[in-house]
Amino acid sequence: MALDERKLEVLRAIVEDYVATQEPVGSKALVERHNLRVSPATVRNDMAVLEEEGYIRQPHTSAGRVPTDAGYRLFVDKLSRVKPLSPAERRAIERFLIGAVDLDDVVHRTVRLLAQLTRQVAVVQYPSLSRASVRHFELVPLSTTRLMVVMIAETGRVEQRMVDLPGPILADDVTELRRRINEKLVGKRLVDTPPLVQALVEESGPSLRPPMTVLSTVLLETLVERTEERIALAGTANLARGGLLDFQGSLRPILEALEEEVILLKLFGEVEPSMTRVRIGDENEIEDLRSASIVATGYGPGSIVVGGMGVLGPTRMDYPGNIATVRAVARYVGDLLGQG
Amino acid sequence: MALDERKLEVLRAIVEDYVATQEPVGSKALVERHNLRVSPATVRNDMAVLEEEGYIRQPHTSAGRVPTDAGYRLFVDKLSRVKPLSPAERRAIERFLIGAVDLDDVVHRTVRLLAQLTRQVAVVQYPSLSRASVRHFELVPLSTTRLMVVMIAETGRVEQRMVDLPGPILADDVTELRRRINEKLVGKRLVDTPPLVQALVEESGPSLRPPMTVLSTVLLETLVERTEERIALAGTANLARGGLLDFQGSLRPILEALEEEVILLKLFGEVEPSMTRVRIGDENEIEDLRSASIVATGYGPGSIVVGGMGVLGPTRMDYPGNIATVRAVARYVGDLLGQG
DNA sequence: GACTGGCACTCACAAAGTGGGAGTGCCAGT
DNA sequence: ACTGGCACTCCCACTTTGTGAGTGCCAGTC
Repeated sequence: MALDERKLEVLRAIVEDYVATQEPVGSKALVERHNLRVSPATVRNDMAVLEEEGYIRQPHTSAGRVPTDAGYRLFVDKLSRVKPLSPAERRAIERFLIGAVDLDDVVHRTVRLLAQLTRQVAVVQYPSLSRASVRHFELVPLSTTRLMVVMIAETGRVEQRMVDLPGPILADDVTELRRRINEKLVGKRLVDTPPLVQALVEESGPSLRPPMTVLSTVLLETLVERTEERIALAGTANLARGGLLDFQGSLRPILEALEEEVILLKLFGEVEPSMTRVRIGDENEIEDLRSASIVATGYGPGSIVVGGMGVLGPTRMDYPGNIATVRAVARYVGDLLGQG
Repeated sequence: MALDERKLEVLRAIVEDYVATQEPVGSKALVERHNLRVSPATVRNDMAVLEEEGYIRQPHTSAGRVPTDAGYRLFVDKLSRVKPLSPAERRAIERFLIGAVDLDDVVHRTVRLLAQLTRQVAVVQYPSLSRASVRHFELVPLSTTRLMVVMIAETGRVEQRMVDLPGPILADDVTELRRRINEKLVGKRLVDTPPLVQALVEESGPSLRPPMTVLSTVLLETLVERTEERIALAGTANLARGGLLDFQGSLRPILEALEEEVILLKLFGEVEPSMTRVRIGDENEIEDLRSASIVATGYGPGSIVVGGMGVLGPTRMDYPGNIATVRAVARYVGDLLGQG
């Protein structure tokens, strides 16, 4: 059964009204608020069809209709009109991010900004090392057998690790190691470095070999494989808005899920370049988040994606608005990283 | 009016029962569960006195009694018996913290551990730089006019900042700067360094003076004054336990307060050495936390305090248990930092 | 004087009953 | 294909009622 133009219009109206009022919407109210040019009775027939197709449902026999997850999905895919940000919002974004002093600060501000603008829970993944490129490596001798390795990424992120060497090392050798490593790795994306690191070991003369071997292990293990992914979170208080109607009464499972970084990384970290992904209710693999929806997108300088960000809220959320906001913020932060 | 021995005993019983059951406790149930050797009627008289004194109250006429904030306070100060940790708990602490690989990891694990053991919201302040001492300073030349300053604290925390120099600098001069800074500052507590930094500038010869001046500004501003304090949080889901009875229905204000790092720092950062501080309900200065209690303590290697940690929960919480747990964990983490 | 048993009283809470109203489905008419 | 009308459903808010836990007080006992 093909849904004709007007039925889709009805669905859109239902979603919009329900999102706004949080109450089941009936045929009469619908024709009043939107100027569908038909009578309530006609709308009722349309609703019956929409219900049959699974896009809306009645909470109980004699109540208005509420969108199902499938209904929201159709709405998001086909029906929602883009909601451009208000100038005030644009200004808010600029003002909020412009004073950031370092990477931590950028992420922090971003996540708070998102939470504030969307009135949902916001999540921002720290720029992932593995997809960023290397600006500089530094070796700091702490003692004759101990080095600190510091890596500065293009995004401004800094990582450091201690390394215990197999034997004492001369200052000149440290200098040489530093030179070689930088020569080989600077400018490369971290994810591309493993073969290069391997090569570094092979190209080393006998005197540098042992320390370089140890170093390579550390580089591979801690900087590439154990790409420690961090996440920033804000706006959890927004979950408690809207009474307890959303999330069927208990915030517990949601809060629990939000504490699992692994889960968040899965949700917000798996983003394709420049795609905004919307997961609605049931579509979520995580059991605890079946009553929530997620809007996520990637961000990074230019077309490179170095991390994900997005918001999480009740399935009954303002999808067009949130999508627009998340995109705009992501884009702005991406540009910021490009300059930094 | 002095409260005699038995009245205090009654108060203790009320607190313990109420914490356990979350229901107003009546005179009859009280004599049954605790072996007070008197009749319900007597207990009722005692209760009347306790109520007059403001230690307990009735939610409504003809209900049992519930402790007031003042009641909890008296209980904590005078009546609670220390609850030693179970061997299982001790083992849990060790097992949980023993695998930590770096400082971030320690803090992370600690906060989760606390949340798990107490079933409350846990907060851990990252070891504060200002109270920790310096292990090493490193200057990394990024270009002829740009340095990266890296500071490694005794606690393992690492901080870095970029510095733009007034003019080009020679490699040898960088080495000399590094030597001087380390000579002067290593081993000192960061909070004690400002005069030393000042001295460094004054002792510099003409060639080193300009870069040293810039460096000193950065050291003072970013490493000492702007002691960026960080906080880790876990267990927010525990707020949603216990229905909505705690926190008078709305988690919103609590969640909001928990997002304000400034507030958390105030609550958990202001700790006197080796004192465990308990704030109960009303005693809280923060309006939004009037329905919550906080158990906080300082931690650090030996008798030095480098940060605070603790838990936050409903006023109706297991004070003796939480106090014991927080203390034990703080102590364990302190020892860990001492070795690190 | 301290404690106890007894008794009348209070009042939240749960269960059951009631009416109103929003909303529906369907059908006959245009 | 759409509309007006009508009977029907059933949630929800409201009131009523009964029950029981808990209290305060008082007179009596050790």
